[in-house]
Amino acid sequence: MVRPTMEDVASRAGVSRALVSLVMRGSPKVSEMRRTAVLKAAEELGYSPHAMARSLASRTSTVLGVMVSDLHNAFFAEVVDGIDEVAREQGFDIIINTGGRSPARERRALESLQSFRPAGLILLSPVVPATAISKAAEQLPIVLVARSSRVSTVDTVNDDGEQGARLAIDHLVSLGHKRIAHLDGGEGTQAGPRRRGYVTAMEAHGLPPRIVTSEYTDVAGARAIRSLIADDALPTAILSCNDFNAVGAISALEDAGLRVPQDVSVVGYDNTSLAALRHVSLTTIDQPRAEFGRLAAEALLQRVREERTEPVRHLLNPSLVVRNTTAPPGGPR
Amino acid sequence: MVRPTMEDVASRAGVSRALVSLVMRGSPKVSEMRRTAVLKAAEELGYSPHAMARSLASRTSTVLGVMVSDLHNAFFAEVVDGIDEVAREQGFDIIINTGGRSPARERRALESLQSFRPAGLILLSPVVPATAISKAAEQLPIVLVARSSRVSTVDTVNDDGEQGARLAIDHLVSLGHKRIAHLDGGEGTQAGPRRRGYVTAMEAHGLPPRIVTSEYTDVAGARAIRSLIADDALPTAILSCNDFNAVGAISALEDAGLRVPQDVSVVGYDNTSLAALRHVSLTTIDQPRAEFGRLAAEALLQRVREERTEPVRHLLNPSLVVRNTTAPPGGPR
DNA sequence: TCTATTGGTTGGAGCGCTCCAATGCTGTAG
DNA sequence: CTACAGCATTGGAGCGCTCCAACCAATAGA
Repeated sequence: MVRPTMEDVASRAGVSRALVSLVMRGSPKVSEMRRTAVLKAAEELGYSPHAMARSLASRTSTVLGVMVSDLHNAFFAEVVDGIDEVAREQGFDIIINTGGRSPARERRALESLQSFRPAGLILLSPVVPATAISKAAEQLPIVLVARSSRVSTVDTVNDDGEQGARLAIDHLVSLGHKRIAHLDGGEGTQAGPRRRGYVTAMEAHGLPPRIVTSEYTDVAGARAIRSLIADDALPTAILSCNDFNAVGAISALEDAGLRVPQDVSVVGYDNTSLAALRHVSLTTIDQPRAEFGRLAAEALLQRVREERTEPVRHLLNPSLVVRNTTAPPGGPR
Repeated sequence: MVRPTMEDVASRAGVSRALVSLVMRGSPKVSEMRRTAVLKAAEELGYSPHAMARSLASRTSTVLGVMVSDLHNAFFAEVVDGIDEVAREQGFDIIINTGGRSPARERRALESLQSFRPAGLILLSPVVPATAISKAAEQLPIVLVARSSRVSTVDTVNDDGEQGARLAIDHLVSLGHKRIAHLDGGEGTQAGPRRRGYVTAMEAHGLPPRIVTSEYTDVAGARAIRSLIADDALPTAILSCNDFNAVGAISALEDAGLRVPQDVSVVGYDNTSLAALRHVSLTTIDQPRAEFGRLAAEALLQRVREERTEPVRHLLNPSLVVRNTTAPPGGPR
């Protein structure tokens, strides 16, 4: 269980430690003869460089820290894919940590990540207070995904939630719907823009907005529908705050003997893998998740390389994915 | 962007660097006066210890590496929760890396994780060849989750897939089903035990097993059902290899005008969050995922502390979760 | 022949920390 | 008044590496 060091490799190859270091870093100023000798010795010993010692000595890091607020949400998996792609391309590694949706645990995750002195940090939809973020930003570059910030040292990548909601409403209106309710995400991240977009779009079409307070879960979606039914206020179409909420809504509608989309159309948000399941086949708003990750990584690396000091605010365009939960009111013609 | 060091804290508090080190490690042999002075100085400077320097100097690590083969699968999120719980309790941090389901990328993730010289590694359902694992196991303790191994330095945590399948079949048989098919997971991890358990259980009930080759996706589940229908060989109940497959199967059944569970019962496997959605409400087999994580972390920490050298093979009992996709043949009475 | 230049190689210092032996400082016993 | 615990505190060495200035041929130019 004792790992060989550079010194071991050096003595085995009959060269100095510094030369091994050069080989390991792929320096061109090493003769072919020595290089192969060193690589052979390293191979035989099963040597691999000690990343921490390296980063300590060089006072640089080739590690990007990624804090995922909720590992249970597949949304983030794709963002991580995008980050990983760009990071690897540019010779960086990523380490991930999770906040488990709790501010306290997230704070701990942040500290843990920072204790590795990564070159920078990408936070996916963090729930810690803004002050914690700006404090961390004094120590290293930070990029926020799916959360906005006014701090000038922090870059952000978001989807345009207003536009997404607008796309959904335009789609429903073009199908002929006039009574469209929004089941909103309350305090959740991105719930605000989506709600605003809904209101704006409705008003643009001369229709009265109707907001029902809800949450980002299927249980909440179902509850909201039941309360609409109880109030005898069921619209012909629903825009949910996310896919889970939409699925809950559909389920409650079906329980009440209503058919989707014949009696009520439903649109989700996020285009999770759930929405794509044939069994669900939910019309929803797609966000370019991998692109989020790529842009976040690129923004971070620009800061790391000190190529930029001005903050960047990416606002990506969502798109509408039409599946089988929307149809003209009264059913498909 | 320059972080304070122990030296900075020491001079600010008017003590030596070694004393600061003692305070940071919570040593009892520090006077209360100095302790508060040091903590105050650290707070003012925004100091936090450099994990890498610490681990380099102490030749120990308080980090556990976790390799998640597929971040998209929420299954692993809960396992990570379990790992995190135990690790934190015992003063360890975790860092996560993902293999993106590709052996090459997974190998890279493994190397990256190892370059931090963690105290040990937990691999969640790795797809790299066994040789890569046993090679890594020479360098540090390794625990495998949802994958078995014969290497004596490697501990494993698995669910008893045979028993899970048996539970499902017993349930279906007790409802009165006699013609029960299994949509199997092909080469996928854990597909073998599930298939074996299905065959054993069927034979135990004196029923002929019927295996349909499929995969761990909803598309494959739907395809398998269509082929059964085309062959006019539709049974009264289906045991799918996992929940996704089951949802695909249900969807294909409904497309064919059949009702679940009235005409055909369907059982999934894994009890993913998908299965719990009201809209799906799938009868399925639950694995104690958080328990997987806890046991894996405990096994690893035992190795780390050199409390044990014998391998441990945890085989956990799955359980049946009855929801709304199973009923007696001919529908609920 | 002597000096420059170039390409390859090396030892030493130091990154931020831990660990250890040594030191200073009480307070108590002899 | 000395001796000696016992405790709090400290300087120095060293973890595995990088970086830098210095060094050493070997070749090229004057």
